[in-house]
Amino acid sequence: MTSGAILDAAEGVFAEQGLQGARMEDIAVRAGVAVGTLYNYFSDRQTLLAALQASREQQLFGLIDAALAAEGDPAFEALLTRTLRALLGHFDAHQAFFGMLVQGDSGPERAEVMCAVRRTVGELFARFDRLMARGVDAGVLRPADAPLYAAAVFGLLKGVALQEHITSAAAGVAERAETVARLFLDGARARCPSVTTSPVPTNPSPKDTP
Amino acid sequence: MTSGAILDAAEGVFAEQGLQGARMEDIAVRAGVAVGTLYNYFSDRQTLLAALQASREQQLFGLIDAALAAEGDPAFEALLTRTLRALLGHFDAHQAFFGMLVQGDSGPERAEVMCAVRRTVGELFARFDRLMARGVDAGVLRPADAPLYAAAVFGLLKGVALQEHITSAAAGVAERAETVARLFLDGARARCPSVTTSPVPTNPSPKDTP
Amino acid sequence: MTSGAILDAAEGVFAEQGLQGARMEDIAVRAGVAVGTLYNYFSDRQTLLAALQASREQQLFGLIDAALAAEGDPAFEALLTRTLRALLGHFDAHQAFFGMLVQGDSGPERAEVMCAVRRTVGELFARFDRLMARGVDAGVLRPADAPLYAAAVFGLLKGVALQEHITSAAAGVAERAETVARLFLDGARARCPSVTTSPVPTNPSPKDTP
Amino acid sequence: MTSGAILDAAEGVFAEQGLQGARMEDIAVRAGVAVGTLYNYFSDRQTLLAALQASREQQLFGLIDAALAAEGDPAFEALLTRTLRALLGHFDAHQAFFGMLVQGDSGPERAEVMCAVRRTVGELFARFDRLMARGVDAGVLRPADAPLYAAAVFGLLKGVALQEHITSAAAGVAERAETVARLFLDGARARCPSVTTSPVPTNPSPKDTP
DNA sequence: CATGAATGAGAGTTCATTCAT
DNA sequence: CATGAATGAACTCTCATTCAT
Repeated sequence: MTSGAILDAAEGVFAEQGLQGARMEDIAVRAGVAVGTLYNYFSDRQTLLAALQASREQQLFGLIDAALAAEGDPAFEALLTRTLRALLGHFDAHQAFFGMLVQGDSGPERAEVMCAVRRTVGELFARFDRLMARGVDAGVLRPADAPLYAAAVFGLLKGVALQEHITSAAAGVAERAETVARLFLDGARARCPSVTTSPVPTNPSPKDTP
Repeated sequence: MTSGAILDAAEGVFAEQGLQGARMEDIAVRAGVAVGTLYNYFSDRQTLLAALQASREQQLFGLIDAALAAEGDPAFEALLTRTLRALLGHFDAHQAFFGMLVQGDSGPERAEVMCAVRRTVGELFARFDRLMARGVDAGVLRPADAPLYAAAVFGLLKGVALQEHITSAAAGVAERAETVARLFLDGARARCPSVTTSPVPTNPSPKDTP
Repeated sequence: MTSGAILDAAEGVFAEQGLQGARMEDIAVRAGVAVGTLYNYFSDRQTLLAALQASREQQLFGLIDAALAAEGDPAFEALLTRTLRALLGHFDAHQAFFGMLVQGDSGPERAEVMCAVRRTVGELFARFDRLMARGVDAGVLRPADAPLYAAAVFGLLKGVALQEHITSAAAGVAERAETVARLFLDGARARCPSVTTSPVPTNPSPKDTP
Repeated sequence: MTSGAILDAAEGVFAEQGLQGARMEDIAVRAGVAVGTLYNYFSDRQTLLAALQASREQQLFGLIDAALAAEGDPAFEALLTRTLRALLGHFDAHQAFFGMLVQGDSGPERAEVMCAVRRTVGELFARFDRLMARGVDAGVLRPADAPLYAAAVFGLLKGVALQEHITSAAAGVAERAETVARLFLDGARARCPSVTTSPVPTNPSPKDTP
């Protein structure tokens, strides 16, 4: 559908030119339509941006919620990894959307969109908070820093993405999900060799039960 | 000096209006000079932005390198925390600059600035990589994920900042540095009670005390 | 018929939005058809406007000529009043058309329409001139200002309409016709009581009754 | 001054192209400045139009009030003629402004300007009403139609202007003022030869006092 | 060097017109 | 013939940049 093609094109152009630098004509060209056609579907630039945000938000939460809906009550680590995979997959496909989620600059006219973005990030964090609470309940996570876990995972995702952006080396979604989960769960500190950090361990700290 | 006042004003306006939304006149007004005066010091918008980036980069590396220049060879954890404090302090004072470091959007004309930014992030990562290498050499960090540590710390910083942005709760520089260091080093996983994660522990490897 | 519905709709929209502000889509909506249908009946905006002008002109002259076609050779005053009634009735029903007749602005593309409008006003004036000539011949009107009479009556009509527009008070067609005829014939100057200005006086020249 | 040049240019272009058809660029070209300069003086098209209206209104009322401020208590006819001369002089110099006063079309965005115009016409009529009241008090005008006199004079002015527009024959201001005053005072009806309609007669109807 | 009015290329938006269905 | 999505030229308004004072 034309409307979808416009959103896709807008996402690409917003990602490349920035939220403020994207030109309506560029979006039209990439969508393969005339400028006027944009305005047949979205009353103005603001509305287009808002629609893009709403569309991607819906997709994202669909994926996240599907990943979180546990079938057979898996271990926390498996749940976390699966959710990270969903997030990273969406991330790769919709960089412009994630650009919005992270960008701190507002600008005068972006007020509405930024408001929606704020809400989206809030909901995303809420989902991660619930996931982390399950980890704490299961005894897998320390309760102390629980309020920071969502932000930490999100930051690690961003960090890994930035790393790849700098080194221009792209890893697969699964591999990045593993990496982020490992760093998040076990940190970087060296420990006794028996501490395994296998992807989906059945018993988190086997050394505790000799 | 006028030139410095202009850079300060530019930083503020860039932070508020975004890299692309900032208007030269707004910068002039905030700097308390006329528009024309801007062009007496910086030949155009590009140059002003580049100068801002160069200035802040110099300040940042000054702080970072001072924090890294160990007097009396402190423990890795102390070094890390001190460096994070330097980074966070600069972060708080110069949000616009960090906005550049993180923003993924380039825009057609921002090419030069983004190139410089890429280089800056690269150098920052290189310094962190060296720091992490020292941690690995000291046996404090696992060698396995070493290439990711710099990105992980940077991401955690961003995550904590985002968290505060969302919850509108501001913590002090020292506290955030502690938090990031703790999450980075030990992760979120629950362990045997003997595993202490105090800020600057004397015995970082709990396996030594069976 | 569709064509007539379009003209009616166009008249309404032109009256409300102005000759230049009326949008083709608004006309289509009011006519209850699609935009494309407009172009099945009128090749473009110009042609539609010209057709509207031609249609209303034809109607107007039909009414005027009927009013002027005296049955039984009535007195001049009666003829004048009857003609004014016809003009005012058409005026009320077709404000947009009269808007064209009075508007001084042309615009680049309105050239053709304005040319036609000029011709219409000319023909209207010609009819009024002939009417006035009959009044002069009958000894009812002074011959001196004869060339101005048509314009004077037309101006008085416009003035009365403007008055009602300002005071938002609408009078009936017959009443306005009386008023205009009275002002036109006798002016505003006070005179001896014997000077009657009854609508259709039997003896128009008071000098005959000393 | 630039601002005045812009208003003059705007007046001309609005007069030629119509209130809605005038293009900002045309105004700029006629004023001999760049488009951007228009916006240095008037924040947008609306504001420019409103400023034009306010400026011309002020000029007009200055002239009218000066004409009405009688020195030595002249006869009503002289006062009327003098006021008409002022109005016609301003009319000739500022056709666009009078176009606004008469145009009935509103359009969506012209609301503010039309509101101001309505007020202007109201004030103009109020001044004429006061003048006519003096005429009635002096016994020169019949009291019966007094509420219509202002509109009648205004209409006659418009009619004479239209007449000249149609016949492309331009008369001087003084001559037109005489004509309008004569038509307004005495109408078109023929009377006894002794009824003089000289411009400023001392005794309106000399035949009544034999 | 400071100033700020002037500039004009460029961006967002509108709307008369077309044409495949 | 009716339809209405698509088109793109044209218009309003912005803002980086210049230069006479």
